[in-house]
Amino acid sequence: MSSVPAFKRLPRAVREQQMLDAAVKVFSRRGFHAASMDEIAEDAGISKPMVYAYLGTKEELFVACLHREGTRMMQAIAGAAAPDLPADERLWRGLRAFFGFVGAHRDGWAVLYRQARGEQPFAGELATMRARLVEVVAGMLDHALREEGREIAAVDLEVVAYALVGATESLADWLADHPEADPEKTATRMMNVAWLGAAQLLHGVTWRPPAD
Amino acid sequence: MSSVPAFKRLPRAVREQQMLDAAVKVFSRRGFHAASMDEIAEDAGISKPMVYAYLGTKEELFVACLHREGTRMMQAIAGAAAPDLPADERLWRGLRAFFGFVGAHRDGWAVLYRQARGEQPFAGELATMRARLVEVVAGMLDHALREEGREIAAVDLEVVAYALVGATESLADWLADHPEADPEKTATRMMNVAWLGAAQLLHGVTWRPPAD
DNA sequence: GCGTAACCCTACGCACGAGTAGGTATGCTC
DNA sequence: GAGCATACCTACTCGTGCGTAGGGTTACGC
Repeated sequence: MSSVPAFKRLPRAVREQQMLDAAVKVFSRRGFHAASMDEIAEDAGISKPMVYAYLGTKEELFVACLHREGTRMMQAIAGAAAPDLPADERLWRGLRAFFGFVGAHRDGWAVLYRQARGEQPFAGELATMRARLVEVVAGMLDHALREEGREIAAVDLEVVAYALVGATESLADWLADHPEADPEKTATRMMNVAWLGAAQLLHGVTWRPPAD
Repeated sequence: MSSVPAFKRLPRAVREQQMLDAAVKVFSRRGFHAASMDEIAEDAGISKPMVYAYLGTKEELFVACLHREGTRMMQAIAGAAAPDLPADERLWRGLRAFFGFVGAHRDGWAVLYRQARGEQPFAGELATMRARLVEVVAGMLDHALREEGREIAAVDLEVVAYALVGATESLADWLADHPEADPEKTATRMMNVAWLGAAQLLHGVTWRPPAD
């Protein structure tokens, strides 16, 4: 048979990306367990053994997705928030980059934050990345505080950073479910909540529980 | 055989609660798919067919867990945050009740917010509950705003409420992973971030993106 | 004391999906 | 154009775990 082959032969690097694209898409919709390797292979336009040959087992494939989307996201943020800018400017650019990423890679983000969170083998991986983010935010706050000549306990700093990251993720979720929403505008809204709250803390204003 | 029966016979209502306890525990550790009905049955000290007889299929069992933990949580919050209190007091009491619940029912909360989030059939159920919470918070903010004689767009209100809820959930996660941490103290920290930021908004202070 | 309903079990059928065996075609090098 | 590596396939095996068939035992009403 010298007729036209039904499917083109493509170099490994290209196929791997197609497979990862398909995997991210399917994992994001179905979750790790409910996703089937057959569906991923079909979506990638390839047969199942190729997936195993290139990316390994289902677990390894999921980790590969996590890594690709994770580093993409971190790079987008790191590239935008240069360390020599003032704190509010850094925060703003970081947020804008983050929401831009989520808007453009909705399923990538869904895999990271909706699927990997609960499934035991991957939760750790994700937690590490999250911890890096929290650390960065905490560092920014700390830096800003020192410039004001103030200081707060490391635990408090970490917790505030956690809250900020959580709020941001939550808005990202909102963004993912509202396709018509504008990432830029969402970033501005987040900045309002975060920076105004943080600015108060920076100036030493605190809230205290009532005596009752 | 009239010897002592190996296992006691118990009324249905009791066994159902034991099963739900076991199910919540196992689902929270393993996730929906990785959890097996055999393990749940064993953990409940009963055989598998009983689980099917009382609570139905695996999916129905999970929904039952979701409902029980969800209503428990909502009741805890609603019971604490009486609607006739001033806004900051309501927020404070609501937060305290919430973190108290999470501290006392760590795996219940894990099932709700870590497991149900990604899995397709349940995400909707969870989203509804979350939306109710967001609505309550948004209502509180709106009420406080009107008392100041101000008003902001409904979308902005919803988004701010989303961010607050997200930040709170994130701290709850932190609490769940730090067993030595004090729920009350965590609530205070959250209140600091939330209320200070919100107070700024209430007084009409906003942050605007730089021109660049 | 005897039926009947509620409680509880052991032991299976069966489908679904991860991972593989074994083979074919195409292009590249020398 | 022979040799070899790479890209690719169809068609299986086999474990795991959901859900059930079929039957036993204790309490409770009458």
